[in-house]
Amino acid sequence: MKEGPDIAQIGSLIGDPARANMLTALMGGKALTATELAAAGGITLQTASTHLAKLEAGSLLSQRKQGRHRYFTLADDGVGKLLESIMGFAAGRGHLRHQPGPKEPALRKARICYDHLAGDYGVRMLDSLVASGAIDAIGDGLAVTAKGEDRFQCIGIDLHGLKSSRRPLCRSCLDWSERRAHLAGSLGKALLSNFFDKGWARRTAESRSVIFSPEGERQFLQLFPVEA
Amino acid sequence: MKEGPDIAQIGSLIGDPARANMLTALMGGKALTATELAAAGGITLQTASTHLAKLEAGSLLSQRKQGRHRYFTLADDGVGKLLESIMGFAAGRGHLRHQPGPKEPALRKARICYDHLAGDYGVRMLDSLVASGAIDAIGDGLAVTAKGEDRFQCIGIDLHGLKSSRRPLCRSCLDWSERRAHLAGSLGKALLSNFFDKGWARRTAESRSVIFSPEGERQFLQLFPVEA
DNA sequence: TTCATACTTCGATCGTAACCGAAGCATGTC
DNA sequence: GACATGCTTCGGTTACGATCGAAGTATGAA
Repeated sequence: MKEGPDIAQIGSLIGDPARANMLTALMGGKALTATELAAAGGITLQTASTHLAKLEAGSLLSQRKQGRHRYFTLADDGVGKLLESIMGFAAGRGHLRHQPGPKEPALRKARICYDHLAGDYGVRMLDSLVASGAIDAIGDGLAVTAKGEDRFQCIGIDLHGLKSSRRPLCRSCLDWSERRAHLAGSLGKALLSNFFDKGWARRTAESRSVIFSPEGERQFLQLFPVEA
Repeated sequence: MKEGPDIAQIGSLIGDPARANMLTALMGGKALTATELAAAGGITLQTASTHLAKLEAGSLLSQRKQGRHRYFTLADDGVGKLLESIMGFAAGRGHLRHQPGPKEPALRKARICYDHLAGDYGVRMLDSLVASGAIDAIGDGLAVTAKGEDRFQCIGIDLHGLKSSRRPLCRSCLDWSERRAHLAGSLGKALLSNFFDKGWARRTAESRSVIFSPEGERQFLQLFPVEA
């Protein structure tokens, strides 16, 4: 009858619209203050405070105090992965938002999924990496090839540093807008950081969408071509 | 602010304890009647009926009428995968049930995860298949090798029939009790059916746990050895 | 010290949805 | 036909939790 882990608890944590909005906002990867999250959730600061306490107690969030601010982030990438998978599930069943806002197209084109690139461009990047033989793919599994090691070296990624971390190097993550996989894991994170560092793209202030500069877009499309 | 798919909706569907219990019961893979699900959820038949209607509207369940019974199942294996991943997440954070019932050990040893084998035995089976070279694994991805084709043929699995289905042949599924992957997909389903057909194991009436016969257990352990 | 900002806690309100009893429908059995 | 079983719908109660105003605490700035 009552078997296994308590899925109802985390279901109800995600099930409240205000909390869901706050979690979605945190999928942008940036640490946000309680005040910012209150705005994201469309609620007052007091209400947000209680919600945040609950989310933290449920170990979905972690916080760190800095001065008189309290910065919240998702507890780890496991939370991000869970949220994205629920999004993919919801999108697949047509449980979409009632109002597809004006930002929607930009979000579908390129956005942050916790700490890596998602959306059309995210999917394109992985496709291109697989097609060019830099990454091996079996089903949902991904691995960097010898060829890929050189390739990422050229781009300016320190693979050896990444390998020493406990986090998996490559991970596929189901993209809710494209319904296909994009690259997550520490390599996915490193690539996105690399684009930011090079000035090819920047994150927006209030959204998860990623904006490419004209030059950055040109470089990106050239670096990750797709065959016709 | 309000970006992407509506995760709150499905969160709240799973967030109700009664509904969560019913969904968990359906993870056993068997079609259950409204009355049985009411018992599983610990609620009356009337209440269960409204819950089931909501779950069906949310396309988590599908039903088919048969005589005066109404049989419910999970809508598809995507729902099963989602539930198992939430279970894995919850288990990893210690969101376990308060009372670890007496059935718990049996459940951890071998259970049904929607339609394939999970638990200690499920993980062992996949490990053994990978170690013997029947299945290739890259990260979370799985694929049957040429060697594996012969192997499954011997066991009595019609791989060609499975390949023609739209469902992926191999899929890894995170096991909540073992915290490691076991084999899902149509091959995972076929293997479990095979064990049932051979009389090696049987499902229990009221639980998701799978009971092996002494002889079946012997054969299973011999067929899927693990190196010392 | 005084004031402002960031956040939490308390207290009370309010709305929703979970719940069940009772009645209604449908299907099968006798 | 009469009756039993399986399930749904209706109506009314209840309880929980989301919400916010107001007051309280902590940190930083003037």
